[in-house]
Amino acid sequence: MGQPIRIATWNINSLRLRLGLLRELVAALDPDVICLQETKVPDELFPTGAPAEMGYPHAVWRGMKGYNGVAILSRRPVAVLDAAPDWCGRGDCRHLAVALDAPGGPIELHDFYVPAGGDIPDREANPKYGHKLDFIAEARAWFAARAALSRAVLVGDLNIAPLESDVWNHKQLLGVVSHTPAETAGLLAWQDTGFVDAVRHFVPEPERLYTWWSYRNRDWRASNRGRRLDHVWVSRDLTGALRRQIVLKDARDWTQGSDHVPVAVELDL
DNA sequence: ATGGTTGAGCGTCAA
Repeated sequence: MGQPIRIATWNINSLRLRLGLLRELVAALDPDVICLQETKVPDELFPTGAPAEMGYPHAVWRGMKGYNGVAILSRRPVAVLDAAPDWCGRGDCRHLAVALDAPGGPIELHDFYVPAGGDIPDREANPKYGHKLDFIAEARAWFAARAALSRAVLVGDLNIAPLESDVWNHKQLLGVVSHTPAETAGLLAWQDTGFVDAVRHFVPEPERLYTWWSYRNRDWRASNRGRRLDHVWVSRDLTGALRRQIVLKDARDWTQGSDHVPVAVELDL
């Protein structure tokens, strides 16, 4: 038998601004591994001592000036895997992969920050949307080309709500970037390269589930116009290792919080 | 149809 390992993912929307809230996350979820997106900190300005001070001595990060940026903080040793391509050849900091030291052997852990895709769901009118579709197609192709996936976990802000019950109004959002048919089909094709949706494993449709609420709502809880943009996938061989999921909805009320809330999954590894 | 808010970093772009 393995040991329970808790892996959390959070779009922190500026690591330096929300280091205090990262401590709140640790207190609330007690994760063994934290995968962050939108750290918005160039590597030379990363607060290098902070992860160890919070109890995560094994930390890796990939950031740039102003936007994007990913980081993985871990209580257990991690080793960076660098086999993946520079997605869409942009030099963006949208992906980190590590081999995570787990009791039953290493876990291949991917932390993704998929492009948001701008406002207009049209490749010609909006190149950001085309970039997003290209990114998920390239990711799908890369995973599809690999030998059978095993002991792999993929998390992140994938910026797509794939299912009808992942948005507050399916019909109304079919034309809104994050829930267009091209995006949802692309994301599910990527998932189908060998992954299981670990959170929906516990909370099947049609129960509604969101991880993001816009800053542009006066009262996010009252309007509840949410979307499930943040995901945890596990390779099919790990389905039996899944123990629980947590969507930390209360984090949306943290003082000066992110517009995304943390999501975590516990596995017996 | 539109506007609403936030962060980085200093004019706007990205979300």
